[in-house]
Amino acid sequence: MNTNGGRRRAAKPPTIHDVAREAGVSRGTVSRVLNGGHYVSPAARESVEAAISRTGYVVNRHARSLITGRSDSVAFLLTEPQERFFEDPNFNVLLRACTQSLADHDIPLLLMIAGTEAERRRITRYITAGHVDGVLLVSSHTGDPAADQLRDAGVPLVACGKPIGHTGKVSYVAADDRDGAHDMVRHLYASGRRRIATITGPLDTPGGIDRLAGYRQALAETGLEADERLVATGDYTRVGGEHAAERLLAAVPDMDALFVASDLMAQGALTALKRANRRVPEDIAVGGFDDSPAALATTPELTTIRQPWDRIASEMVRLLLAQIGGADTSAVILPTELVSRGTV
Amino acid sequence: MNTNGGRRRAAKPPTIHDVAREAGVSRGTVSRVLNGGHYVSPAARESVEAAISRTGYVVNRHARSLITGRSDSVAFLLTEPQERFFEDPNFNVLLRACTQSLADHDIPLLLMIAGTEAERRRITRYITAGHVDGVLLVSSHTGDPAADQLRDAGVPLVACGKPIGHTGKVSYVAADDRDGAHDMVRHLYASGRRRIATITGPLDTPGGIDRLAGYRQALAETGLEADERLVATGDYTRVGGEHAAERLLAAVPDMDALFVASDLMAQGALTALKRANRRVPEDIAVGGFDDSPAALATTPELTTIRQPWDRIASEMVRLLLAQIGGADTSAVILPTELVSRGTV
DNA sequence: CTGAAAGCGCTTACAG
DNA sequence: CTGAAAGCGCTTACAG
Repeated sequence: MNTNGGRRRAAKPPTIHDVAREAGVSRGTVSRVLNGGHYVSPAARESVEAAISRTGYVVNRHARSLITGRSDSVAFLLTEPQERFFEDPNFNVLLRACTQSLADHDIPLLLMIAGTEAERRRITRYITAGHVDGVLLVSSHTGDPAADQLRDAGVPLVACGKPIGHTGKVSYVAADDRDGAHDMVRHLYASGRRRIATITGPLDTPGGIDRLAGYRQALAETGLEADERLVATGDYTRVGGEHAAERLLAAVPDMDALFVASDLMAQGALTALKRANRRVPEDIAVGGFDDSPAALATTPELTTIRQPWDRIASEMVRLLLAQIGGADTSAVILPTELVSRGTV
Repeated sequence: MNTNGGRRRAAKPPTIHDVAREAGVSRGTVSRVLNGGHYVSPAARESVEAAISRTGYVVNRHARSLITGRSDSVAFLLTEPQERFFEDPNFNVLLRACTQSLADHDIPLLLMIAGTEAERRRITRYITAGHVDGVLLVSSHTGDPAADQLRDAGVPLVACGKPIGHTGKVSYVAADDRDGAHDMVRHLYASGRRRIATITGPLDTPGGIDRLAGYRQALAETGLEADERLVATGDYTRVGGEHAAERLLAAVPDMDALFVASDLMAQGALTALKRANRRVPEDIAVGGFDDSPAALATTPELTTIRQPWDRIASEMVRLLLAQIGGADTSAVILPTELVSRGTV
């Protein structure tokens, strides 16, 4: 029977003091078993653990944070215009994977979205005030001041994707963009195609630059002509892909393959190709990049390059926790994998 | 010059004590201007504010939380199997809108995803230990024990969508499912269709139940025959919609309209219709529900019922903050809107 | 290995 | 309106 009459939290949760009394030890001893159990006798540890489970004790993080100066939480900071977050399933996948990886360490993820300059300032201020121990940063474009500001403030930071212009100063985890693009173009070549066009990402993003480099490298290796009309620049959006495909259709009507630097753009490109009555893959082969949910939404399903999102997330978390623990900045490049479906 | 030699945070951030010294007042006075400014003279307030901006002081939330017993943060708890979160853009939209609404109140959102029973237990324990002030709950299926557990623990809670079996005990915000479905079916009728089928959501979800009810009501009003073969049950996934459409095609080949209880399922249904060589909207009209990004990914684009996600989010936040402040549970039903595009 | 004590940075009655 | 003081729940040297 609830006798304290409150509608809110039932009773005050037990404190370390309650546990100490139950276990017949001092609060210091309880704290020691809580924090690794060093310098604690087996007997003491045992009775403390029994007392903890009897009382249902859970540490008060605020008290702990006040003294340790750490928050035991991490921010997932997205500095992208809101449309992209809505549209691109990659964010979804990465966010979920990071949440899960952190949960494995019992660390909550604070989601922060800086879609505007004002929001970015507010959030940067919040973070540099020490409310989180570190930041997982997701923003592909160059010229984003968040990375610099946070780094200058000494905030542990790991970016997703190589932060252009900050290499060596900011830790990051990325898929091997160049290698993945290269593999796809070789795959298109192996399927017999000889007029291979590409739709790139924005050329101020690592995915834009490096996937184009992989495309060019494969062309050079195979001895295909590097016709600049075969290259159209996209913006990672579906309609951007659609428009870029239309431009290519007009400029190089004889193209027989198309490597698109993201699945979402590939989805748009497929729409344009269909409208132009090009059959895929009979008349033109199409290869994407990401293996995002968008790759399964097309007809036929998209042949693409898989980015290992789960590993990207877990490596980001690993690097961040290491950095919080004092480790230096570093970078991890993860291999990609070609996923063969219906468009090549 | 950085003389403290640390690689981490530059210097110790200023405390309330520093501000008090700068302003020439006591720490209590600083705290009072921080907390609403009651019982503070204009002069004192002014010098405190000047000192705050001079020192760049930001309150230490852990110290504050330790004493107030509040965390000044809110959890966004998703108890859905991971596939749905990946696939359904609605989660994306709602999550972002909630993050934004909370940011307006300067409250960080903790993202928690309970895909498994073990995760649910861990998260429930964390939440009931008082690490967040309240919970925004997203889980449509009945039989989810999270809502009951949190409510029993006295945790302020607002669900997205009517929590079946908990009505009246759990606050919630929802779109008017029945009304929206009704409008769409009337719209299909108005376009001249007379054999109107439907693909429902799971019948243990409010969207499954209420949208079907709206469909039936519209059929009754228009005097159309309520043929049970016109009703197929889906599961809110794309392939689920595809399979349901195939079943309908086989059972009622003469159907000339299809109301699908989610855009994602409608996307799948469109695939099935196309394979069956039914032209949309010429041979068969299709109406969706949600106005999610999926509605723009189809050809032609999907005529659908818009759920007002921004308002849903802001109402959820408003209700939750009220409840944290001591208000009673309550429910908000928001109107929907028909968005006419290419499939009707 | 263990206890007693100081102190993290704040808020909040309590006197004035 | 304002200051001095207690105390939130924990961790961590410091003695033993």
